[in-house]
Amino acid sequence: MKIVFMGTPDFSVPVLERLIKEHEVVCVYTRAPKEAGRGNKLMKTPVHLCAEKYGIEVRTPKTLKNESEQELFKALNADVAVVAAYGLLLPKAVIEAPKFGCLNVHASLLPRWRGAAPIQRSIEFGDKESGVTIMQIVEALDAGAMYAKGVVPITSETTGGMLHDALSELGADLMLKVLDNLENIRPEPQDESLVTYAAKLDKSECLLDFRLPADVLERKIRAFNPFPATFFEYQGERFKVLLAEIADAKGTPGEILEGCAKLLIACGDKALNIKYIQRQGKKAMTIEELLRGFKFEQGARL
RNA sequence: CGCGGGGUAGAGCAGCCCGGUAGCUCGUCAGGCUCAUAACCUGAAGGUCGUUGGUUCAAAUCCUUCCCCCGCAA
Repeated sequence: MKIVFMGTPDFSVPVLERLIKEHEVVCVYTRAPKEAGRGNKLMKTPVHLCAEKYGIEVRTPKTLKNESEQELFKALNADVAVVAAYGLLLPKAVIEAPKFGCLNVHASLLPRWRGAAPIQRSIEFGDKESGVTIMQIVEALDAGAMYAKGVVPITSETTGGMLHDALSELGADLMLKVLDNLENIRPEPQDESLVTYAAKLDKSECLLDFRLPADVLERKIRAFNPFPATFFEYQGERFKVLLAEIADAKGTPGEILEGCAKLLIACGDKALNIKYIQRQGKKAMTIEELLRGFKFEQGARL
C-alpha cells in the first residue's frame, strides 16, 4: 500500500522501519529539528534520521492547520496514513485525505490511558498489563474506533524503558497485520465510560517524596526508568534513582537508615533499598559499585 | 560559543585549591583460620594518573591542545 508515515520519537522508528520493508512509504512527516542537548545543537528527530537513511522524503511542517500544507498532504494520494507519536494534532482535512484515513498506534489498551504518557502511567499506577491499540484517528484525542490490541504483562520488574521497547515492537507488528486486513476488520468503538487520561510527565514529579509509601515510590522509580528518571538530592548533588526494592524497615521519612553497605531510605510506609543509581556527572551504576568509593551518612535526611 | 561535573590499578572513589616516593574500599591471586561461608587474618600482583604541548630542580596537582563520558536547562 501507498503509505504516509507520521511520527517523531524512538517509539515510532520500529513502526516506520517495518512499513518501509513491506509497503511503499511515499513520505514521512515528523517534528522539525530543534535545539537540544549539550551545546543546544539542532537535532533531527529519530524518525527524521531513519527516513533519511532510507532516502525517503521528509516533511517537517510546524502545523497542518493551513490549507497549503493540507493540499501538499492530499497530493501524496496515499492509501493510508500511519501515525505513531507524531506530536501534532491532525485537522479533519488531513484525517480524511487518505483513502482509508489515518491509523494510529497508541501505547496503551484503550480506552485506558489516552494521552501523552501511557507507558509510564500504566506502571506507576500498578496496572497488571499494558499493551498497544491500533485505532482510527478522529478529531478527538485518542478517541477513534479500535482495529486491534496487543497485550503485554507488567511484572514487578518491568521498567518504563522495557515496556516502551516491547510496545514499540508489538505496535509495529500489529500495525502491519491491520494493514494487511484493513478492508475486512470492523473497528470497535471505545467504551467512553472506561476512559482514563495519562497526563504528560512533568519534571516536578521526578523528585522523590519520601513521605509517600515505599510501594508507590518503587513503582514510580520503575515507571520513570530510564526517562525522565526519579531523583533525590544529597549534599547539593543530584542522585537519579533507577531501581529500588521495598524493604521492611522504618524511620522518619527521608532518613538514611544505612548508607555504607547499602542505601536504605525510610519512607512514609516501610523503606526503599536503592539498587541502581546515577550520581550527577557519573554513569549509572549498581549501588554496590557506588558505595565502594562513596558513602552516605547514616541518619541524614533527604 | 546555553550552564555545570568527570576521565587516577579490573570496579567505585580520595588526592588537585596550598606542586615534592600514588592512596582507600572492593575485586583478583596465594596462603591461613573455620564444620562451613559472600565472614575473618596474612601476603602478593596490578596504574604511561584520558591525550598534546608548556612552566618548574620537580606536575595526578599549575597553564595549554584535542578526545571521551555524564548531570542541568531546552
